Amino acid sequence: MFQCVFSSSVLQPHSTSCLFKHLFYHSATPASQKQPEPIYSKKTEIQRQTVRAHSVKLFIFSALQVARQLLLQQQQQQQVSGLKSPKRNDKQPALQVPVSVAMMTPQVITPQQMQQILQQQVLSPQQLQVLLQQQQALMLQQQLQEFYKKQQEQLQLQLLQQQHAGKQPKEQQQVATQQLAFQQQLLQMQQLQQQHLLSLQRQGLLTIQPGQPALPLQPLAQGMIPAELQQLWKEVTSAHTAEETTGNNHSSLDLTTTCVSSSAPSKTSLIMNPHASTNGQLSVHTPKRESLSHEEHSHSHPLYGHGVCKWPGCEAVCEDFQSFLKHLNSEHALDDRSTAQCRVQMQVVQQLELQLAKDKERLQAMMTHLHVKSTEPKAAPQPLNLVSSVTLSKSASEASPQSLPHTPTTPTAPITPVTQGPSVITTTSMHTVGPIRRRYSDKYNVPISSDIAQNQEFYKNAEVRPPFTYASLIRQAILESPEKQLTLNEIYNWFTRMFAYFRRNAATWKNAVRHNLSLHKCFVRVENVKGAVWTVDEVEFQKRRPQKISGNPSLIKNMQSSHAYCTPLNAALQASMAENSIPLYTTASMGNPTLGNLASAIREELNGAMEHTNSNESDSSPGRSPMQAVHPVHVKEEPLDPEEAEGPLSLVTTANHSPDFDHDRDYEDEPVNEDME
DNA sequence: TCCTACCTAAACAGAG
DNA sequence: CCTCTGTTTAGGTAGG
Repeated sequence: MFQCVFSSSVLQPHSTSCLFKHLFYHSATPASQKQPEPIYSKKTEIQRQTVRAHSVKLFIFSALQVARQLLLQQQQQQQVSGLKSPKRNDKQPALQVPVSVAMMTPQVITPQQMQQILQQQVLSPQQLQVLLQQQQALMLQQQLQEFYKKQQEQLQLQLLQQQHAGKQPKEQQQVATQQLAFQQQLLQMQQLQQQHLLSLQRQGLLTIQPGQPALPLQPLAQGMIPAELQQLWKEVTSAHTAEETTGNNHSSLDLTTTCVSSSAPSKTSLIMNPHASTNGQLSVHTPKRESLSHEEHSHSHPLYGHGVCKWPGCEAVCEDFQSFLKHLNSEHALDDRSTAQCRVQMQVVQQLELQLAKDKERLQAMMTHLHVKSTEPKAAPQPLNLVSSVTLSKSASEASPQSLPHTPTTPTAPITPVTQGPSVITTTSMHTVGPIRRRYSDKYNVPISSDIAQNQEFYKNAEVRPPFTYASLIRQAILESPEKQLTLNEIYNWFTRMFAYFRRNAATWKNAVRHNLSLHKCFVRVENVKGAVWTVDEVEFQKRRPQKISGNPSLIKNMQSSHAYCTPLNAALQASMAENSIPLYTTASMGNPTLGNLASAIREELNGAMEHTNSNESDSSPGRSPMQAVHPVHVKEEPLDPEEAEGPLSLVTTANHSPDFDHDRDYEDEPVNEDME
């Protein structure tokens, strides 16, 4: 008889009353209560919203049917009582007062009022019919359109949000704010929906008892619904599938059909429903859902946007969604390359998640730490001691290390409870002290700045040797300075400030620093009024170690011509991509300069995926974590525990605030190797 | 095996 | 005399 169009429903009410009950169930019962899965997802929320919107539409539709039945009853009674009705085609615009009032007032007439009018027989059946239809139009235009509009807005927002969610990490903040806004909007929408249902109830549409017997409805040949309304009804009735037309009471409920044509309802039903399945099968999806999904695909496919394929490194132009699909299936089919790229993307996502977790933990630790710290009395401030301010945020000091504002509280040891002394971390790092043979600066002009920026907390707190040569570090220190020049002591300070590793064995590494400064031509000593400062001759630095990257001359050119300092990560990524004959990632997908170790992860992954072995990456293995790749120092002698490498904060934050770390002198002239064995 | 890059150690010198 | 700074040499490791 009646097929419920809800995708989740298999109930087939045998009458309008049953349908009412059924519809009421769908309308009044939150979809979430009917769905067993407790997990909240945006996808299911979209579906819920769609279903609920549809249910409301159907409910209005059904309520109007009841009103029509009342009208027909009245009509029949009038005909039986011999009351002559005027011409049926008479659609005189001059309506009576109640109609005008109804037209002028934004409020629709409640069924109670309507019935009252009917009972009082103030109007002729034709007028009543016109009135009813206009009421329908009003109601639909005011409620459905508004509701639908908002629904679509919300869905758009959802899709937009979903689209952004899969994008670049540097948009994470935007996404977060969008999520917030979206959730607020979602709440508003849910409230709106509830208000809508409530208003329907107040208007009496929901108070109509569905238990009353279904009355046979006579098709109405006259009284065309306005075009606008028809369009709305199309949306509403298109939910019905063509299968409905096979029902034996098909014409009783299909208002659109009866309004358009009383003779061939099934045909018009097909006409009115362009989404009706051609094979006669029941479509479990509402057309709105289908169009939505199509829209969803065409507008917010994660791999398609602005007419461009967003497959990493592709950027192929696709005029429409169909061509994009073709392109996707042809160019990005399941092959080695796609698999490798997919794995890279997985690494990216994993890394982002990892980073997010780390940052969350870091934030929590910071907040906890600062909260306690604020109540802790401070003593012995040393505002001029740069080195003692290692606990400061490096982001500030990095941009302008010498203009770093020092609060009186910073030099003191953090209040974070020191659960474990330095010995804990040195049990590992002690064994790591020694010659370092693999450094990322040895290849590709590695992302030293981004790596340091990314892992600054790690380097600051963990006694892990940075995977860079002394020359690279010295250069980095100098370039980070505002005037691109540093005295030797300032270089020392940078080392100790940035790296916990260089807070011991000072004589050793300082000697190395001096040695490097003197040895390499790229470091230029400039006599100053106060003494001498060291600068970097970038040309000499690039010349110093010609990049030997096989297989891609353009890359070599790129590496040597580009400013490695500005785009180290890009260089590393480009090197990786070029080495593996993989198109470069788009600037959007690789533009985040903070993902220092991501480059290593990608390179590593690609090396593994493409089986392009590089001798410098001999320790690469599929199972290795990116962080380990960033710190290969420990690989040979004693590999870091992955957890320690991945989550340095929890372990490290507390481990390196040894009492002798607050003053320069404490680690400057520390006896070498006294604790090495 | 050789070369190169890098690290470490150390000697040395000059300035403050 | 000591420390800091800067230079130079030597020995070693590791990778290409």
